[in-house]
This record gives sequence, C-alpha cells and structure tokens, in this order.
Amino acid sequence: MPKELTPEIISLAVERLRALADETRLRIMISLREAGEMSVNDLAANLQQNQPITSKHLSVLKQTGIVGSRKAGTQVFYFIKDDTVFEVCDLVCAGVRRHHQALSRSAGIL
Amino acid sequence: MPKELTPEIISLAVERLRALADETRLRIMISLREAGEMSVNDLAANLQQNQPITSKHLSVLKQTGIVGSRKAGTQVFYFIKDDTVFEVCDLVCAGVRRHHQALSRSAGIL
DNA sequence: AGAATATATTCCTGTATGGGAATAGAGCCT
DNA sequence: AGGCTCTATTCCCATACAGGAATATATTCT
Repeated sequence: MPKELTPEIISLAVERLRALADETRLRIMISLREAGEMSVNDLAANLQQNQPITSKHLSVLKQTGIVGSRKAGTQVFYFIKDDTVFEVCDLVCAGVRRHHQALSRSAGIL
Repeated sequence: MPKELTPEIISLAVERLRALADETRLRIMISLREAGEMSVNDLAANLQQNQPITSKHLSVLKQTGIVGSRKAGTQVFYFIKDDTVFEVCDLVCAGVRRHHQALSRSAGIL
C-alpha cells in the first residue's frame, strides 16, 4: 500500500477500480493490450457491441487516465496509457484462479 | 495477462474487481491489512459505519475469496485471504498518483 | 431457560449505471 | 456546399447496489 493513503487517493483508486470492474471495459483492455491501438469502430466490431456503447466505455476509461486517444482524420485511436493495469489484471486473474481451484477442490471433496 | 483468458475467468475477475471497487470495502481492506484480523464490530467502529452494513460488505469480500473468517465465540474475525489484493491496491494507487500528478502539471501550465 | 452480546439477513429507498435507439458533432471527399 | 464516414452525446429503461432500519440467528453467561 502506498505511503500516504489520503481520502482523495482512496476515492481515485475506487474510481479506477470501478472503471476496470466491467466486463465490456475489461474486454476493451484485453483487445487494446493485444492490438496496441484501435479505432472505436474496430473495437466495437471486436466486442460485437454497438459503437455508441463502445464509445461511452472508452470515455470512462479515458477519464480515469487508463487509456489515451489519438485522432487520425475522422477516426479516433485508443491505446493503453497506464501499463500498470496489465499487472492489475494479471494479479486479479491469478487470485481468481487460486480461489477457483480451491473451490473446485473442496467441491470435489464434498 | 494470464495464459487462458476464458469468459469464465473474465467474469470472475470482474466480480473480484467490483468487490474491491467500493470505498467502504477498500477501507475494510486497509484496516485488515494493518490489523491482521478484526471482528465485525471493531471494523464497523473503525469505519464509523453500522454493523449490518459492515457485515454485508464483508460477505461480499468473502464470497469472492478475498477475505476469510474465523469464529471465536460470538465474534467473527475477518482476515485477508489473498495477499495479491495488496499488490492490486498498490498498483492502482501508483497509477492514480501518476495520473493525478500529470493532471496537476497540465493544470499548472494552463 | 432467559438475558445479553455479536453477527447475519431482510425489506425498503434513492441513486448510479449499462445497454439500446436516435441524434448531434467532426472531419474528409467530390 | 453537400454528402459520407466515424465518433460522441442524449434520452430512456431496466437493473444493480449501497445505505438505513428493523429483525432474525447464534453464542455465551448467570
């Protein structure tokens, strides 16, 4: 845990966690991680989701500083701005796996 | 990112992120990290929150495997079960700080 | 058993939010 | 300018959820 855990930092951390705690947004992050950068339409197609919804989710991610954007003509390319979110995802997934396996074990025992 | 990112793992990761993405629950985690383990009432007092609310949040954290509990008489002591959440918090807070500082800098320039 | 304490659960309410549909805005092209 | 493509925004609806109050459950003690 960081040195100074002020209420403001806590609040911002919650905001960032909330931004990641959504399936569509997490899938956006996964796509961006793989592709480097993507336009809104490409992302929407990749997620099999509407363009407006994709755009809205991207704005949430951008607001918290997780992703950035680059304009190229009529398109807007989004990219991951803060690489630490990858480590966050890795850690969360690792924890999920452990918990999942523990549950499977106890279910097997029962 | 872990090797196999199945829909199930993604869904579980979202569930765990959601569990952390709440100010009260994050403060519970901070308290537990500092104290090792705490009873529900102690936590409620520490958070200056009702006992039922604290209990409800603890059940959310427990459901996702983030915390565990130990019964001692009429009391129930909760403790952190998955240490990776600390690293998650550290990473998120670090990212938040960077973003926050970047915003401060650009605000100073303007 | 009855009282007291500690925890969990239920019901209710207001708010926040994800998704859908329609629309507005921005930039390129002829 | 007009049309076209891409993106952002708005409105609406249904759902989820945090918080509060009251209550139920469990355990210890006399």
